[in-house]
Amino acid sequence: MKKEENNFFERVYEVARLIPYGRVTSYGAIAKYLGAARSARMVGWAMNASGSQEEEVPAHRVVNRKGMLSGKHHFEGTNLMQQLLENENVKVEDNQVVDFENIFWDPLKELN
DNA sequence: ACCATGACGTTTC
DNA sequence: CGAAACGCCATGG
Repeated sequence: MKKEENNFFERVYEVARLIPYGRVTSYGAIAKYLGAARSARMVGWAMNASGSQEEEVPAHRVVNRKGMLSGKHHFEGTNLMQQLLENENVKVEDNQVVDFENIFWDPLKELN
């Protein structure tokens, strides 16, 4: 693919893998944690490449700031992302995470 | 080098 | 309160 995108990309993957079970986070939170708060889009871009990674990345645990499954269309099925979340006790309705604020996992605060 | 796109976020109307 | 516009940054054509 590219050259040394591993640095930024791998950072995103690392944080994504650190997301606890039944918890979700937002792209902006990860971006800010990485010091690229203005590059929330890049986080999503990295997730797109997550499939290239050998290690599995729980991208389904990463949603936008509204808790909406904006990236569900990028998964295999149309409801695979929701299935995975529901499998982790995360309720999803209308492509939106229920009690998002309650299950929101902030790396800046929780992980620190 | 310029234009177009995107798994986002914030501000404005 | 809801929708639209703008801003940011990286990748691709």
